[in-house]
This record gives sequence, structure tokens and C-alpha cells, in this order.
Amino acid sequence: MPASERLGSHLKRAEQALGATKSAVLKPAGLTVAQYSALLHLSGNSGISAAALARLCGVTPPTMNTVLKNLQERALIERTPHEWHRNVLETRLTDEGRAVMADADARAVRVERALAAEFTDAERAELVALLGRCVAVLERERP
Amino acid sequence: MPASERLGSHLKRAEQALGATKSAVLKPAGLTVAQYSALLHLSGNSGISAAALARLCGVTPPTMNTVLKNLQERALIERTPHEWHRNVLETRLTDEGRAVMADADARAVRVERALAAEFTDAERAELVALLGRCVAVLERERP
DNA sequence: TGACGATCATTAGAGCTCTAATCTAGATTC
DNA sequence: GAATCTAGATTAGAGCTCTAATGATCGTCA
Repeated sequence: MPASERLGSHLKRAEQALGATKSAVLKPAGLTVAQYSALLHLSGNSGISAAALARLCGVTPPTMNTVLKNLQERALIERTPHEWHRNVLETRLTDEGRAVMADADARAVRVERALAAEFTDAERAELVALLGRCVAVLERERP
Repeated sequence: MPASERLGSHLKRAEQALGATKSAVLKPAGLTVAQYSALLHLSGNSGISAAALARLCGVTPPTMNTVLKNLQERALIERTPHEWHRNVLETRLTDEGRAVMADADARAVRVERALAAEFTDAERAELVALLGRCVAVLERERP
């Protein structure tokens, strides 16, 4: 089966282009794509646990742990024990984290707007629908 | 800008699902997705250089070097100096590499067929076209 | 001949990602 | 009350990925 017939190849290429562009535009902000993703979901869910944040970002807890460790070393986030559940660490943005996030978000949104501007409303909806069906069939095929 | 409006989020989720499924079906064959990709292009381009293989797979030469090192340790490939260009290493599948590749390919193609079967010809063409436009605009946006 | 440029290979270092395993703490159940 | 279950955090280890830098080789061109 030739690569050009494989939908997966096209999907992968598109995602690679997305990752490369996001990575490039986030570099001046001093964040990786994974770090931006974590801060983005964190900014809308202050005090969330690392495990919950991992679920939002679609990664595993150890992966999120790695990312958070780097963010904490740079003082962009802080993690404090939960009042009741002593086992849970609440994660929050610091003031500096909020500032870096605002800068990075502006850059990332610029890419998203450029991407969205390429398509009509109908095309965007069509693309989202097709991608959704890809996810559904792929999850069904998982052993 | 909410995540659900970001085309990038949908793209990323689809690619994550693809990667997770491919990774799961390739596991019994003993290959990672990156290793399968390398062997696949290698099977159609025997004697190719690592740098050229990296270009085919869409990764950097050091990345391909890492992947090839692991494949070589498992004796799935062999690398011999080029006759004339002493600096170039020719990479080839071993007999065992060919066998592993055949097994892995059957599993991977099964996923691709399931994915393709979800769509009509028109839908497939539409998806490929939309993804292609994504790549174009993303590469244009790269600083 | 010698300098330059292109291509390839490789190393070093940082970061992301996973699986598997372990540890803790709270909740449930018997 | 004790065993079990669930959920979160963490460590260990393997693998992929990148950028940056280095070194080797070949071809071209002055």
C-alpha cells in the first residue's frame, strides 16, 4: 500500500506541520508546545491536579509530571498540597507564568487564526467532522 | 480562543489517536511507529543513506540516527560503507528485518484499510485536500 | 593546488513521551 | 476495624525528537 494512499500519512504530515509551526512561533515566548498546552489548560482550571491536567492535555500523568517539573523550575507554576486531600497537589500559575502565557497565547492564536482563515465556515465544519470520524474509527480499531 | 474552535486541537487529537492505535497494533510486531516508518521506506529504497531516509520519514538526521541505532542493535538492518563515497553508509534490511517488516506492515495496513473504509471516495479526497491546505498555510506561517 | 561549499554522519544536551511499578491517602465494603 | 478499591504522585527505564556543533568526504572553481 503506497504512502500516498494512506490517510494516516496525510494526517501525520499535517500534524507535523502544525507542531513545527507552533514550536517555531512559541520559541520566542520561551515555551515548548507541551508547556504551552499545560499552561493553557491551567489558566482556565486553576488549582487542578496534575492527573486531571494530564487528561485535559491528552498525555499520561508521568508525562505531565515531566512538563510540570520544568515549568516549576522556571517558576511559571507553583504546586501546593490540597487542604483536605493531602495526597493531591494543586497546581497554579504564578504571576510570571500568567505573563508568559499571555505572550505565548497571542502568538499561538495568531497561527490558529491564519489556519482558520484558510477555510470557509462549511469547510472548517467539514474538516472537524471528518477528523472526528477518524478518531472514532481509530479508537474502535484499538486492540 | 476556546480549544474547540482551534483546528489545531482537532488535528492534534486525530493524530494522537492515529499514533496510539498504530503504536498498539505494531507492539506485537515488536516495532515502534518510528521504526516501522523507517523500515517501510527502507524496504522500497534499499541502500539509501540515513540522511535521505530521514527526509523521507520527515525527521532530522540525528533522529533517524537514533532509530537506526536501535534497529541495527536488533539486527533488523545493516549499514555498510558506500563503495565510492566513503563517508556515506548504505542502509539495508536484513532477512530478519524483512520478515519483521512484513509482519508489521500487515498490521499497519489493516488499520489504514479500516480508516479508509470509514469514508467514501469523495470524502477521502476531501479530507486529503483539506489537510493539504492546512500544511500549505502552516508552512507559510512559519517565521 | 588550494579554498570553498555541499552532503553525510555523529555527538551532546534538552525535552517529551510512553509503560511498568511503587507509594500515598482517602473511600468503600465486609 | 480491616481489607479492598480508587485516585493521585512519583520513579525508573526505554525510546523519539529537536537544535547546535563537529568532523569527514567529495566536488567545484579560482
